[in-house]
Amino acid sequence: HGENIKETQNLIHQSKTIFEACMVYKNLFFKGDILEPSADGWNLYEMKASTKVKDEYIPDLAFQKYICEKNGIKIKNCFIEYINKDYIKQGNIIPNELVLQEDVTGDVNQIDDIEENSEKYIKIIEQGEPLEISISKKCNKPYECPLKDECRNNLPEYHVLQLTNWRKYWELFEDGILDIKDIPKDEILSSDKDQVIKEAVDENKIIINKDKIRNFLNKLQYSLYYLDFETFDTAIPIFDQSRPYQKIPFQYSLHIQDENDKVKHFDFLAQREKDPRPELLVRLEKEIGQTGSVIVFNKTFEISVLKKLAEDFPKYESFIKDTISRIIDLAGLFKNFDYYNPIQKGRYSLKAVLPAITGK
DNA sequence: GGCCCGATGCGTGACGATCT
DNA sequence: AGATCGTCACGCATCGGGCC
Repeated sequence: HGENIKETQNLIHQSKTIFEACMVYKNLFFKGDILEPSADGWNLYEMKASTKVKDEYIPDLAFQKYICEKNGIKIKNCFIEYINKDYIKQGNIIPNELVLQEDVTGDVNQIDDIEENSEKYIKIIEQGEPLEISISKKCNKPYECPLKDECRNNLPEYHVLQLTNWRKYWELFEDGILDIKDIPKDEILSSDKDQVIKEAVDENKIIINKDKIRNFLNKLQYSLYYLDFETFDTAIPIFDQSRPYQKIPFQYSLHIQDENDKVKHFDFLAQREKDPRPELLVRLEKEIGQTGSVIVFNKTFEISVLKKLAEDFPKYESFIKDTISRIIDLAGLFKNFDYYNPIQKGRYSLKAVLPAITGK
């Protein structure tokens, strides 16, 4: 980054706004997002793709500020720039509405351990070996640790962290109960699901709640419509009438199974760059009919996509509402552990459920 | 990386019953 | 009558899981 560092110094002397300013102090280096001259001193901006300001962004700015000041650059204010998730694109993007700003100078100034932490972290990097750190909630916070799986490989195959009630399982874990088998029989697992998980492990068997499954099947109304959307989302909306990170459906698959178990398949795939939603809605309305259960896996996803479509294309509102009311969630049975194979290890995604049922 | 949802359990406030 | 206690419902933050 030698060239960038030199160019940064250059632009500082000219009092210009600098994008990706680079600076060095001792063995510390940063590349900041924006360094902006102001009346007396400079402002630092950190651009985030997130829709809110998070605590973990603050030390980043404090680190940048520390290096700047060691270079004799006085930092006046620090800002986080983040995305306004309520922004609706209409025509050209309006940057000032898409991007929100929060002055975090006060929070940044409260951080005074940059020097000692930097030394500490560099030592860790230089020693080349990961630290001995015990498994805890911190494995996921504020970011998931890249060594998470590696650590958990050393746990029993069926370990308590696979239970669903996290307060309980951390409690067990901290008491040294790592294996689900070692949970005492009289230990009250407040959650019925955790009872199922333990029973399945203890008795090494698949647990099937036939009544619940029968009820589920009785709810189904033919014809059955198996629906699955594919979506994409972008921080900066690309279509009018859409928001940051809004999931835009561009493809669906629809299998229709009638009373005689005859199956027909329809699908939709967007063409080219234009907004796929209007055409998708026309096709879906035609193909999904007006009666019969609509079966999805994990309905929150499909419902939220459909609800947004209704908001953005109000003329389809009643058709979408009807469709939502027909939705039945196939994941529900697995979420409730009405069918549970111990090899699912507490999970109920398609990826866990399919091998549990088909054996492959 | 992001969003959304459901489960969980804590804190709070309303309410009624009981105590002083 | 006012204080105190217990219950209950609800809001909330958090977590973890799904989806992409």
